[in-house]
Amino acid sequence: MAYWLFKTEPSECSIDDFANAPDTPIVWEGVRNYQARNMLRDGVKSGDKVFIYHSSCKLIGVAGITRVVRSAYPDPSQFNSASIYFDSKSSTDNPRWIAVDLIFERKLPAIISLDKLKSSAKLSGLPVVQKGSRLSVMPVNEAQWQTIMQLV
DNA sequence: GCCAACGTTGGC
DNA sequence: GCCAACGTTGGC
Repeated sequence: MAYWLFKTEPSECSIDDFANAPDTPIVWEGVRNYQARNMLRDGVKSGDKVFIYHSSCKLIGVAGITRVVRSAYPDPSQFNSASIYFDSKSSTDNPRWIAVDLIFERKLPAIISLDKLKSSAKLSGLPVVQKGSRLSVMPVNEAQWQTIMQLV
């Protein structure tokens, strides 16, 4: 089992969307960055645990934990011309983008703020604390996961 | 809303 | 395959 951190704007999808329907998987769609796509495709497996990180909002930071219940499959939104994630250059024969399904595990009692994450030297290798990093799907190693859990 | 940092596109 | 121009991300 591996650990990950996924970024999301809570106005699009927040930890509360998971918490409000704890038995319903949510399709993690709309990843349109190749580096992040490759990790969804090659790395993210069923059973893995995922920190949900809220970005571009008032309370930036790690908000909760979800679990992967379905690993890589073609992101359906890329074929939906009504979706903002539609990609005319993608085809069902050769899909370009990947989705996974996540299910609620737990909400943290308080958001672990970006400031708090930055204040831990042990997390300096985590892309999310690095200036200018735009990676929206990133691996979290065991030590980093434990470090973050101790910040709860 | 600003803007720095970054990723992608496309002309050459 | 270079790189300028452009569009996007995301903290502030």
